[in-house]
Amino acid sequence: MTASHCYAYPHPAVTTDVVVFTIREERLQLLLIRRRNPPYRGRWALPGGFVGIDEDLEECAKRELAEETGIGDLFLEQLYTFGRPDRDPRERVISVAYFGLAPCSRLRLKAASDASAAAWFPLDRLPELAFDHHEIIQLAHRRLVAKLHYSTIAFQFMEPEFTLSELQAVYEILRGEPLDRRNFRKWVLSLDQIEETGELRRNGNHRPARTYRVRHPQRVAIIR
Amino acid sequence: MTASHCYAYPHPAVTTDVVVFTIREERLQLLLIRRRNPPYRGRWALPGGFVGIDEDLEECAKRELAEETGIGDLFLEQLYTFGRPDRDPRERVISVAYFGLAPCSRLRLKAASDASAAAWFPLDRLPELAFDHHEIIQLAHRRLVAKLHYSTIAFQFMEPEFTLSELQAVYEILRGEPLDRRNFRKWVLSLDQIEETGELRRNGNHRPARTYRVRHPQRVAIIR
DNA sequence: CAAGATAGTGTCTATTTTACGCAAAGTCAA
DNA sequence: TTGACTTTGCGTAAAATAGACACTATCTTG
Repeated sequence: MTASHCYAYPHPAVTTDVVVFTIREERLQLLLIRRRNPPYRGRWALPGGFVGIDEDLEECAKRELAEETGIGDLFLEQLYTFGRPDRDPRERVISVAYFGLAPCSRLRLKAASDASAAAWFPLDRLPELAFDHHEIIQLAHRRLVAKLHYSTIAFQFMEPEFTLSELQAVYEILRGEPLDRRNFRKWVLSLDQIEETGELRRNGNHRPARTYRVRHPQRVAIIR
Repeated sequence: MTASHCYAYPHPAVTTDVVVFTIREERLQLLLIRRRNPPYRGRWALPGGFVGIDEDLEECAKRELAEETGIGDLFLEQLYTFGRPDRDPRERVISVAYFGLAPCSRLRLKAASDASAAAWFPLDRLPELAFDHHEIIQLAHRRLVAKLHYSTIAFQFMEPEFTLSELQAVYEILRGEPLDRRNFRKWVLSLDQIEETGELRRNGNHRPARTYRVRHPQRVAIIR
């Protein structure tokens, strides 16, 4: 490959990496890909890649995610930019990390060209990771937990229609403790961010539950 | 100048920009420099500059701040990374923005080589700015106000020793509304983040005030 | 039609937040 | 020296919010 792009001063490479969370099998899980190329060939890593010279950062994150995992259309938010000079053995690479959330139904994996595999991992069962990706994931998790307390970010894990019990289960998984059903219901309704669909969902041999939808699915509201 | 650094793929340039806030003359003010070189020559802008190829991002922000304004030793936190492809007319430039806070006493300006001038501007009296710096400042301000509510970030504006009235004045300026003195005192002491110095400060023709200091000046605690 | 399961509601208590009155310790001028 | 003035410092009562808790409703299945 010819080195054809020259500058008066050295330039770092810039990548995006994406931490995608979902709730699956009653656990918080995240998406990793297995690297097909060196460095760290065969190691698991966050999806991501180099930013095109005319490409916006978030656009790059979405494109790489789609290419490597087949996933599109999810909530994405910039997390932090990692730039330690030695974080990539090849050359100076600065990575703009994003974190994303989606209900697992919207995330159908199909391993694509850039990755030999893509898979979900429970957050407490992570394999060894490439680069400083463990650090990135740790920060993303802290941000997620923090945002639980002052925003409606958890709604991003929900299907378009959901019951209050399902929503409560998500909060219980994320917070790691059981919540009182009646107080949870009062609290979440008082936010005025979800509304009844008018439909019922019958799920087992018991009373059917009302279903709800998020009023502004694109917006994460700041509460409190 | 010879173009001597070549890559197989085009690389963006990476800069840092710093939004430094202080409280001066009973107002929230921020630090700008006047640009000596094109583009936007003569226009006011945030201090900042290109990241050295072996330089950490925060290190770069601190170095540029020191070179352009003579300021060192202040609280710095990464804010956001701005990467719109057309945000710089010269070439693709991705900027990692930081925001910084300090008491104005620690910030003695001495305009240095890279800038023909550096000056404080009240946030509501900003001049026209270079690049997308207005957008960066807006985000920094929002972050500052948000952090007021769940962290001890405002303590970063204080001198090493201060009275509760002075601290209250800072909160009133930032929040834009008066606070009840007695409730403020109870609240701020209950945080357990400041301690009495044992000294008194006499300031006018009235009772002298006890002075306090921040217990962990380097740490911004998350509260609530 | 009884048993079992989850959905849905109200009330009472504890804790936190907010409102507000008053005494203390200085300076200054008569 | 003493009273007027100014800011500091503290406590208590009321209001609002968060938490604990018991019972009824509606469905399926045997």
